[in-house]
Amino acid sequence: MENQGKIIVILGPTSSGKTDLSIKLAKKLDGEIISADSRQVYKGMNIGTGKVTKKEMAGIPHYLLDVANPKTRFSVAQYQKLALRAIKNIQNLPAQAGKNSPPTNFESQNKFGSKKISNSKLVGGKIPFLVGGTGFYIQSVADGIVIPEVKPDWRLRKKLEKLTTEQMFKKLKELDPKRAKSIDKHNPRRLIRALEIVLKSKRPVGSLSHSERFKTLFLGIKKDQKELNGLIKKRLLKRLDEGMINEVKRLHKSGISFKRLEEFGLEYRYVAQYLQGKLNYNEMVTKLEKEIEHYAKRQMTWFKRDKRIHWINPHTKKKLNEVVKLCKNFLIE
RNA sequence: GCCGGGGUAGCUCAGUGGUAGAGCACUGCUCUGAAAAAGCAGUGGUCGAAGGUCCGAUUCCUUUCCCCGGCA
Repeated sequence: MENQGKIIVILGPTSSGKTDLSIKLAKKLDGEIISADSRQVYKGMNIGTGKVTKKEMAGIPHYLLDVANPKTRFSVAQYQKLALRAIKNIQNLPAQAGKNSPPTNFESQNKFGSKKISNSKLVGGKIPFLVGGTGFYIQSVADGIVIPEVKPDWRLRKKLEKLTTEQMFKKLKELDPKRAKSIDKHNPRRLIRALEIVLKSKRPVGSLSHSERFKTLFLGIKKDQKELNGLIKKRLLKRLDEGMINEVKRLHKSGISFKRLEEFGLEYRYVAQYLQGKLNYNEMVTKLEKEIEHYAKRQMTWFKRDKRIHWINPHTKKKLNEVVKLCKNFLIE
């Protein structure tokens, strides 16, 4: 596959300092930032997702923030499409498709908002930084995984949800024995999607193909688990202080059901439970702290297996300079 | 001091005359349009202590220590 240019990925567990590092590097290396976070894509979800503020952006354009309404479901496939488009714009390469239809998704503006795409068209030739903690989203872009075309059909999914996982698995085995072989037969999400693909496309789920589209430098921020847990707690308390609970209240008032809020997980799930009286305040805070720790570990499990990642911990000026050098070398070669 | 209830995995607790389990925590893992989601697996206990009965006690008996209620 043709080389589509270079991108730099910054990843790491929650609270590890990705945002801060990405802005520093983007400034030094003339880059722009694409968020790779499955929750920061939603409008109005700011404090709970730790979205960068306009001020923190320090003039660096950010993409893929606030591109979706929390009432609707966003997904990797949409993310992949928008992120690839954003990369092209940052690099100032001609877009392949939809060149004439400016993505209105990028237009949103609030105090957390992202830069309009039209600006970067004029600038161009910059380095795209893909920054975030959602491994799957990063993979979809950096490895260019080919996601089956079949769109989610929520009516079908709801119907399939009534089956037990055993029944789902049995059905999949009949319709697509190959996929059934590799699938986690206890996982309803995976089973439902696999069935959805087969039922809608009338074809088996193809084997996963990826093709590296970009020359990519992977930087991973690594923190000692104890230190990270400390950072997690600190940041959780800060978020509460900044009005996280009101943010969730506001979202609920704007018409987002508690059920939907709980689907988002972490902050939104447990604050929603608190607001419904399912938890008291202390229970909410301790539960949330623990759940965020778990989440960070899950993120690391995902990242650990990727041997391309350069693990860094740029907590001093000297270390930061080393990282800058690493990036420069990558960009030169 | 007396009367109850209890001491079993890091925590909360279940259980049995044949050397023990659950949930949570902890550890490892999976990931094909929900991924902060959804799943999987594993480690872990001289069953408070000492005696006794018994082929065999964590389980029954005695003593003892500790905790929690009530009465004084």
